[in-house]
Amino acid sequence: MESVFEIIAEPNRRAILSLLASSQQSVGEIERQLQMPQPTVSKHLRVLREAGFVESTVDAQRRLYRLKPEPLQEVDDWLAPFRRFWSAHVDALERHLDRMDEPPPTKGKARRKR
Amino acid sequence: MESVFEIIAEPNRRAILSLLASSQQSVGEIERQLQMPQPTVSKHLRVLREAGFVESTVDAQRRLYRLKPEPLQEVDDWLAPFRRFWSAHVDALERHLDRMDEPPPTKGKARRKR
DNA sequence: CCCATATGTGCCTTGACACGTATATGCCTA
DNA sequence: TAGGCATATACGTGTCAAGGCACATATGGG
Repeated sequence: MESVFEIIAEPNRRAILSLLASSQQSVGEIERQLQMPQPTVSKHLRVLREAGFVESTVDAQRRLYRLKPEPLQEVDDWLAPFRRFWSAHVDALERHLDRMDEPPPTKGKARRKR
Repeated sequence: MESVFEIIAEPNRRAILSLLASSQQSVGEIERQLQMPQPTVSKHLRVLREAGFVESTVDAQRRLYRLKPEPLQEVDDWLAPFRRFWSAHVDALERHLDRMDEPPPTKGKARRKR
């Protein structure tokens, strides 16, 4: 369970993250909105917390969980090399087709044009 | 193994996809570059193929695998609601806007807090 | 045909993880 | 301080997927 990809592979965890994308929520609110047992919610929140996806603050007996974006940003970064495959830019597509038979995987950084 | 997220949760599969992002490869080339046993490569390719991540063409005894972007685009779409959490960073924002060719009615960037 | 090369598949074992149930911990109010 | 609500955790269980190994299949060349 090290990688961020394994974390978001779980449907319930993705549902929790989507919920928290709109606003912070308490455990009970998550439990009610997603209709899953409270221990399940707590366990998934623990995983998400230890992986840095969420953080919590104490509000009396409640704990309010809110999103932390860094791990998801990591996923976003991993997607970067693939985006040119569905980019609307025709020249980007042509650039892709150009490289289809070039063996050496150039390890260049992301360059911005424009 | 239905969802695209479970597919890319596997490190070897992500490695294969990254390889194919640069250019199409035969099974043997993947095996050699990633240093994993051939049955492992074939099994992962089968999973990727059935999930629509790759497709193959026959070249004599070889099979050339190439990327199909749709499932990864699905991941990209899922990330959309979260991007506003890190789009405040200017450089990331610019990189992000770089791919914003399609005009969804939200013209300006929303930087609201809840 | 026989064989080497290239790739796919079946079986088995192992380990990880998600879930349910029960229980523990902590805080608030009367 | 008792009792109840909110959340966390421990334990046992079942499922499922990844890896190793052997083998099957297909192609091409001598």
